[in-house]
Amino acid sequence: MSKKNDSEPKKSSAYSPAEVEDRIYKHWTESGFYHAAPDAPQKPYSIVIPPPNVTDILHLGHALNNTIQDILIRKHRMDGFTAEWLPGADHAGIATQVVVEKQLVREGTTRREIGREKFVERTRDWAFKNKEMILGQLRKMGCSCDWDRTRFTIDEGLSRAVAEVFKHLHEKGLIYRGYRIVNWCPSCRTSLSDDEVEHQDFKSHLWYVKYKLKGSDEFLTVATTRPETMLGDTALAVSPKDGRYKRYVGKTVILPILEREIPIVADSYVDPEFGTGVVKVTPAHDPNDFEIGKRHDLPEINILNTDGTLNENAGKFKGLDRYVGRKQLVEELENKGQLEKIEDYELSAGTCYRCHNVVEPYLSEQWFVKMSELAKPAIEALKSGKLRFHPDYWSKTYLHWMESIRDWCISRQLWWGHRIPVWYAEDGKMFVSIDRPTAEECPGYDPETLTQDEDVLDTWFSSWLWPFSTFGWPEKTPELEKFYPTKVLVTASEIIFLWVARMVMAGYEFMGEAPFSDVYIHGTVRDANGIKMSKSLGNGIDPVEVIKKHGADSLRISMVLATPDGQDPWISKNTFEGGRNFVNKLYQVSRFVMMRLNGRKPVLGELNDKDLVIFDRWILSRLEQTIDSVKRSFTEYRLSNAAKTLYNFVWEDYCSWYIELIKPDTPGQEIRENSLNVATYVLDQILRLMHPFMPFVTEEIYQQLTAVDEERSNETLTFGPWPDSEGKHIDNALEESLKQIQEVVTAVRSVRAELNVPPGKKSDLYVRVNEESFGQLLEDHIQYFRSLVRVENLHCGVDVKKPPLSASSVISGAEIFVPLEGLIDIEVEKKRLQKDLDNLKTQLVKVSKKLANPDFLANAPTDVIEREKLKKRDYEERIERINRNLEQILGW
RNA sequence: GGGCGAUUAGCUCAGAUGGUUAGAGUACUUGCUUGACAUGCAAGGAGUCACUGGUUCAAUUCCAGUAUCGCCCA
Repeated sequence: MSKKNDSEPKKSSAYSPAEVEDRIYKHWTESGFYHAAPDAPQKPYSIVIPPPNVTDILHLGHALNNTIQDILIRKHRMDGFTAEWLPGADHAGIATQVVVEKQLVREGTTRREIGREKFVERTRDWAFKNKEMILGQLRKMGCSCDWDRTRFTIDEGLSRAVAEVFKHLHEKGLIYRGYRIVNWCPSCRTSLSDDEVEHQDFKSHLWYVKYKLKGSDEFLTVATTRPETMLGDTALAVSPKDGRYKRYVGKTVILPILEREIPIVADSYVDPEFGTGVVKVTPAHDPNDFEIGKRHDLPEINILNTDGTLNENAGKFKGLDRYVGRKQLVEELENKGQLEKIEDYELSAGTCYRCHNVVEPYLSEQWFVKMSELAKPAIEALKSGKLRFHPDYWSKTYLHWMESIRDWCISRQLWWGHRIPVWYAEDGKMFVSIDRPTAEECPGYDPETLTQDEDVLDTWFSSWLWPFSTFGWPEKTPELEKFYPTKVLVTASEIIFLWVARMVMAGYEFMGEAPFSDVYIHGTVRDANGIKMSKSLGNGIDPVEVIKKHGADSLRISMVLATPDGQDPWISKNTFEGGRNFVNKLYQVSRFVMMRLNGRKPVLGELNDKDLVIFDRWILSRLEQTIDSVKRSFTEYRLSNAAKTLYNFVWEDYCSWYIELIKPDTPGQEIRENSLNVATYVLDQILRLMHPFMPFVTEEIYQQLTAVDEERSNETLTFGPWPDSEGKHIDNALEESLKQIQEVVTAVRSVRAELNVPPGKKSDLYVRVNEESFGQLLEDHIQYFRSLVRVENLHCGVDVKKPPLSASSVISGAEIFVPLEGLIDIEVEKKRLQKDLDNLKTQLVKVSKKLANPDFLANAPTDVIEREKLKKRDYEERIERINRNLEQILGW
């Protein structure tokens, strides 16, 4: 044969998503399919998107998160709900401000130089532009969001909601202003809430510093992890129970370097086991020291500027960065002989969740929300089952945080965000007001002279209102009426505290009920080595690239298939090939069905139950089992399971078996008419089942399939219906029979493959059956599976004799013989049979042992015992037959 | 230090309410331009179910402990 095709490769018939996806998405959105009207008669099913931070471009975490939401929303839209998926973005105060400030530095200016107004304007422009880009990426993924309702946390309406909430909580006494030690990020130059601090372990040291007792040559040694803070020390403290130091309490030591006199106090906070049992007390730079200071009426000396440099209280170290200052100070201590030793020490320090610099405990005046009252209904909601986590174990994390909740620092020293709605008069009098107070609201003061608080609110102070502020709260809008509470919140575990828990609290406080009944927590995307994907590590995979290469459907189904319930998925580039192959497989089998329909109107959605052959009834039974299983997975929020079930049904049951079985065994022949109808019907059901997972390819196939049908040609899968099953075709006995036929087919294929029978070579097939009925079943259907096994003539019966020079295989209930004169290799055949024999023998030993155990016979349920007995008989019989066949071979 | 999770084929994972010849995808081996699909078809090799005890007639599955890894909180 000539190799004529080498220079001209066959044109690929593979599915090409790039030609399909944009066109279809445009059609969907222009038709307004995703806009849900509040006056629609159907029941609502609503989801609010976890608003992506405007500084983030789409990464695989978003891809996973939004795929899951889209699957849920599409499924319920198909189920007939008024499905509302509200999209939007988060203004991300700190992160955004940092980005824009960096731009300014590159341009040789600073925010202070251009001023607040200009800075905010510029940041707003940048943020809105970025927001549009990010939302555009969600469109590429096929997300069926209601784009008419896109919201941004910095929008006017949402900003008003923030101010209302501040006012309400302030009036209720739940918001207060106070001097507290807060977490201070010297790089972002703002306070942070406790939940915005990430703890990290660092290799550091313990410095042992000697403090000289006043009027004595004695020293007290203090171990510290932050020696530079000694510049702000206002006491030393020991445990009152510590006998070693009792006599020093009430005395005075001289603070090294600054030579300040400070007292020695006794405080039960001190752990005599740590270090030397003497601690330095720095009330302005440590939350515990702050408490000690309060108890002993100690002064608070702040030694840091807002940027982390040392201030004038640091004496000659003034102006140095905190770590440079530390180094110089330690050197000086050493020179003066006041450094006893340095030990290695593993230190856990808080870092900023936005810039990852070490945060400093810092004394400053901030606004706080009292949380314990707000937490009560949120705890109750979980305990009563009104709020459920999936997987459930996250409930514990949520409860633990709620039950040990601390007050929330909500003021940020930023310009980008919601300005705190508080106005001050020159005498310090304070007015909380949505807008600048009117004359009536500030009697005795001129409103024009009032100045607004300089700070803005924590971004999370706006996002905790997201499930209702987006629908128009505080106005009583029809949207709010229809779509609140939402059904489910889909997110990763990282923001359970920052966001989820707080939304529940806000939901109860302002709407009187939880904002959602279900919280679906999915894993965090990791790379092929299990490392969390991140921009800074550069190990991320760009989902937009994946879409370009393989299509959005491939991205979606691959992510879902790869994401174990509640666990972190490990994703590599070839993760997406599996999904791509599957998308193509579905496309190819659809092409086959349409080719065979050959322009005929497909019979969809209805089934002619008459004139079905066993395979037709089998695929319908499998279909309904699949529907049941997928439905169950959806109610349990196990989407990966649902996807896997569908994947197997499509690939194995439908493509590899059913389609192959109904294919005529000679080319040119037509498929049996009602089998083709069933194939089309099942394909239609598959498209519907899979539409939420792979919306583009399913819609494309559906459009092609219905193009010839004038009544249907404008239809879309968007509104379903998603298949349901009454299970009337489910037939377990039938599925068992099919399994037997499949076993025969597999056994013949296996024999042929292992004996290297050329694929084109046909042979006869002899089957010795245990029961005539099985033989009958095979004979009645040989026309369907003849081509799968390359069989010319089939001989079945209970007393079929083994033809000479044939290969054999023993399966449950039957023995097959394939005559292979001239092709059979005795050694290979012997090895094959021996392997089967060994396998069966070990099984027989196991089951025999079990049945020989009187305790088993006495205690196990009868059906289990029966099953074991049947197994044993089956194994024995098969062993005997293989032995006979082996003996025969030896005679050859 | 406290809490949570994981440990099943080389890799990534399935394995309700204990009884299965422990499965899939991928990788690997072999053979195939099969009239939908080489992004494919068929066949095959591959696992002391982390370890140690316990409960039970029976444990990958339930319980306890140990080890390793990961996450959260302090």
